[in-house]
Amino acid sequence: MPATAARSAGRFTPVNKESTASLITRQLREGIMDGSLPAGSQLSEARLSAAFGVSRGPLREAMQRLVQEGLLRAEPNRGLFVKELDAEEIRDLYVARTAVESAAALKIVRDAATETTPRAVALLRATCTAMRRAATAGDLSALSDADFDFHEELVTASGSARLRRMHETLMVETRMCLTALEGTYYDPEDQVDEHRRIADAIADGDEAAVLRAIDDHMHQALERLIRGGEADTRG
Amino acid sequence: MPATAARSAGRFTPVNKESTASLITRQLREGIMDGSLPAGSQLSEARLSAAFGVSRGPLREAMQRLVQEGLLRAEPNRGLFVKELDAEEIRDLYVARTAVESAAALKIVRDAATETTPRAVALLRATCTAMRRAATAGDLSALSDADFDFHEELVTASGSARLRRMHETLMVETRMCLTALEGTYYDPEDQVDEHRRIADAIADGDEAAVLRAIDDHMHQALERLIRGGEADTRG
DNA sequence: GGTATCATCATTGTCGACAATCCACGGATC
DNA sequence: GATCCGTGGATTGTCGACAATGATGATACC
Repeated sequence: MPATAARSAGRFTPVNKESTASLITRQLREGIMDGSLPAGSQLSEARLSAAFGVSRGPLREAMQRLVQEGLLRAEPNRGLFVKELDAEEIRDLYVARTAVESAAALKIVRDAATETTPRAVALLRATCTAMRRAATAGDLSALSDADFDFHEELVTASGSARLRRMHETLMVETRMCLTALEGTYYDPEDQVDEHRRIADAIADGDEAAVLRAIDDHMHQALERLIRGGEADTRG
Repeated sequence: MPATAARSAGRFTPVNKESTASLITRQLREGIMDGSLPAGSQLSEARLSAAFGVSRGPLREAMQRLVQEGLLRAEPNRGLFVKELDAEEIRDLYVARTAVESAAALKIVRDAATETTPRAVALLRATCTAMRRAATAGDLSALSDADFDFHEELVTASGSARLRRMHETLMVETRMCLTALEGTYYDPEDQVDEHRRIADAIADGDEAAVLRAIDDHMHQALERLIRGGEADTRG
């Protein structure tokens, strides 16, 4: 390799022009998460392509991705609809999340030889304190964000691209149903503790405790979600 | 419901006209698995659309699905290439498989109250005997098929749609790299035993043993794969 | 000889238009 | 009164063509 100016260009990041379909996908995903595209609603190709100012080609591509992610449901010759999650689906969602996050946490524990593990634990604990701050401040939005950060960092720290990608989809679904019932939050302190227990178990390298802590947290979260949903439909 | 002829029509299956894109997706996936579309090769939209006798629209849709599944790699404005798996990727693949299959097996154990569990165990054991038959007969292709059946049934029996779908993709990738190194099989009897141990642990309802058996099997399979790959490149 | 520049070509990205399909709504029929 | 057609409108599915982009090879220049 010649000694050109390229050597000093370490600070440059490779330009990655994102494809039109990717941009649209992201925006649609956002819309599904934040509820501006409510569950069950139909997404008209014509209307959306007009709104985005592109033709139906790239838009279709974006929607197909979301179908494959499981966020949209395609009825042939009928159209695409935002998927609705019933209680059974939500349970399944948490089964899958438990699978992915347990595996991620276990991998972190087992890679304890590397220096990534202490860093991961530090990050997770930082997120926990962020949660606690938000909880004491009564800022439910920040609490929810920190909650999501915790789980995202957990899976990212595992270093597994596949777990990471699976989890991404699952978290979008999670955020979707959380949005649907509009932040009914129980026991913020309990939630913080659940996360802290997970971080502690990882720090201790106690595999069984890690699995228990994650399993417990998922069950609690699921319980909160289902209870919240029932209260929502009742009231 | 009126007593029309519809009642006697139970044997009819709902006609589900599969979309063109789905058909193409399946065929491309097959091609990737069986090696007729080798890793690293570029998939030309024009050529393929001509081969399938459709326009580029549905074909692009099909390829986008495979990109999202992680089987194809998209280079913007360059084209789509069949993804190549190096040793690190294969390890990650098995991390993800372990995550999904462990969760599935655990779910089966914990749903032991239902009658699905005994049925699942019976199916798994049947697959094991099929493996043994193939092993003693020296039919490596049948052995591989039974192997895949085992894991597929394991995840299907869990009843989790999400685990199921994640696993589907992972198994295509698995089959892809198995095909790449052309069935270098070690110790068929050992393999049968590994599967049988998983089935037994599920039957016993011993969660720890289930996790150990799956973890062990995955490590062994990974070892076989990596070793096979190295031998392949060496010779 | 090595490098920069340019034309060429193949390939992907995007678009607008047409065909096929399906639901909704009236009207006719028994 | 309920059911069966047929039409109308809207939506998706598909196609062919054009624009944009990037690689390749030839040519001119230092």
